Amino acid sequence: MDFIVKGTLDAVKALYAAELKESDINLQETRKEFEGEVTVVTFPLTRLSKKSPEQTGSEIGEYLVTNLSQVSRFNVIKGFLNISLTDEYLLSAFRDEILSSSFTETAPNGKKVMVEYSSPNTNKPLHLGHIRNNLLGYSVSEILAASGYDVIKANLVNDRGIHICKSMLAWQKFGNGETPESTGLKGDKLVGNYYVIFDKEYKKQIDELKAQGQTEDEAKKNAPLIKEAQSMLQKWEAGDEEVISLWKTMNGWVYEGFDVTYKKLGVNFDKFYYESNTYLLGKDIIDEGLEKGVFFKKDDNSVWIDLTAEGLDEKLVLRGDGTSVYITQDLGTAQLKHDDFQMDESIYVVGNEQDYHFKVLFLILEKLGKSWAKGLYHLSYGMVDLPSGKMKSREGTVVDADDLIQEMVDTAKQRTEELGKVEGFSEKEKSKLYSMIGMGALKYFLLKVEPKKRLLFDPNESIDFQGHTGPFIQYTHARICSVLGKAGVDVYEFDAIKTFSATERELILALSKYSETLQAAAKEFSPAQIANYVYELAKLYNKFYHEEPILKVDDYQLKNFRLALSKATANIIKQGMALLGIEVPERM
RNA sequence: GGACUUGUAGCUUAAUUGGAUAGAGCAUCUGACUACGGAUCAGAAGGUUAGGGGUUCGACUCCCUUCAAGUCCA
Repeated sequence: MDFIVKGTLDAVKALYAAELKESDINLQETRKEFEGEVTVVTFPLTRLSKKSPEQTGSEIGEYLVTNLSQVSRFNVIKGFLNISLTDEYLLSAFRDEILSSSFTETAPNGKKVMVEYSSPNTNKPLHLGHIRNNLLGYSVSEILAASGYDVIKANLVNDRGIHICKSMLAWQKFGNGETPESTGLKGDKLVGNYYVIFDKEYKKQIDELKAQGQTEDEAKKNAPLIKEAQSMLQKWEAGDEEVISLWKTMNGWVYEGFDVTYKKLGVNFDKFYYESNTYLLGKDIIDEGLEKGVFFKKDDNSVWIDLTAEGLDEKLVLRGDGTSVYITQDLGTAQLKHDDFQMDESIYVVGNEQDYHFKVLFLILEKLGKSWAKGLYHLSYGMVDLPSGKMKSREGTVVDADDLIQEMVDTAKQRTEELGKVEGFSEKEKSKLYSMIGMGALKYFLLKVEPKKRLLFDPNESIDFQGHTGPFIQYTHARICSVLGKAGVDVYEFDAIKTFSATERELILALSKYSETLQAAAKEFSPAQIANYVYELAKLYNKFYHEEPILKVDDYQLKNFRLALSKATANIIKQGMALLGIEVPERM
């Protein structure tokens, strides 16, 4: 609706001799109870007109009607100027823009962005929290790509450290040579089991030591198992052949397992980084910071940065013994990523428990004078909690990713069979459909909520397939495909159509908002905006479908017009859902 | 101790970034041409936007404060 903004700017200039910026014009959708499509909020303009809101609105309205061919009428209620667009304009927008094949395409904007997401630990299987992360990261990547960016999807795998050694040690001690092949278990599940076993045995030892009179803290430090794990980590760092070989084997199992889950989730990556390669990075940045005077040394030789001026604390960036902390390697990795790709922006999809960490990380890079630091962004999302509280791998209170996916697919199967909708489907088509619907329900459920909100998931309450859901939108698409198939035409002629119903008008208007919605979602890294838009569109189509006959109308041109509306809607639904990583079926 | 985030109908959530009578879905109740696909549509009911104060033409949105939930920093 650029022309309304421009027209209003011209009106203000002509009537009140004032120069405003585009951002000063407050446009919104006209509420359903009033006539019109677009509304200009004129309260802020009364300052320039020195007249009442009503009078100001009328004057601008008059100006727009006489000067813009797209505007037919207006009405003013308080400080709201409601503008009606002409049928001719809407029709031409529909015909020339919405129906053109380039409508959903965006020209490249010449910018490169990296989206880092998933970033799993290789000592346990993925759970519901990881699913949220993966879906978010994937969807944001798709949204950015669709809005013109060159996107690099990156995965920084946490493949080393004490937690990995715990699984390795437990397997060595209690594993009896078990492998994914010998047990039939997925590799990540097998390794995860040993992580749990370690914890159990470790706790036993702690209890024994406490029984012998040690305090909790002492016992935690002195338990033989933890000491063994620590020495294993040292051996790993020293490059001990036997340890490295075991590490490679077990990580290999985990990767095979992850691949299966990633495939089911439909996510993928262009670039993998491994912490085993990056954990030593960052020390030269420490030197750089000391030279520039950004960091300072304390008496014990540890290196710090003072962020109290920014309202934060003093932050340790290197230990006194010269070993790294998390932020050390993250500084190094950020530099490495930038050296590799020279991207303009870099998005980290990481849970909100690390808000502080990223605030500090970005601030440090800025203080170091990195020109690219302003392009860094932490896409922070809320934790997924269960009714019982937080998910904890070690305690087995997690919703396993593979189990949940399977459940969703099973439910989809059951629902579909109950409705008797799969006559004439081959077995292969059926299983494809069930996973499409099951995953559609799950993905939509997780993505329709703003990322930063925390998510409460009750495993006992199944995810809906009706109402504001993925399957509702998928159903709408299938329904449209059915109509289009029966029509038996693929070129739609409707030149004689000059007007249309209120619902058809709403539908055209909704379709026309696709690209502005996409840009807004890209700007705010928010799949939820796409999800809500596609839902509104599908809802509107169903209303239209019930109100207006399509195939049953005799008028050839009217039928074609409605078919074209249907076709365009199906197209946008498909595109929009693809941005969420959700496929839509032609029959269901 | 300090900092950050969240709080909207019984439940899940939206509100064009300060705009009109806070909009949907689930669940509940009522209805839809003998269904162009009923996983749909139309309608009813459900709200002191956690509480209190302030800023202004106007506040779910901004400021102060209290409460609740969660997280982080050494």
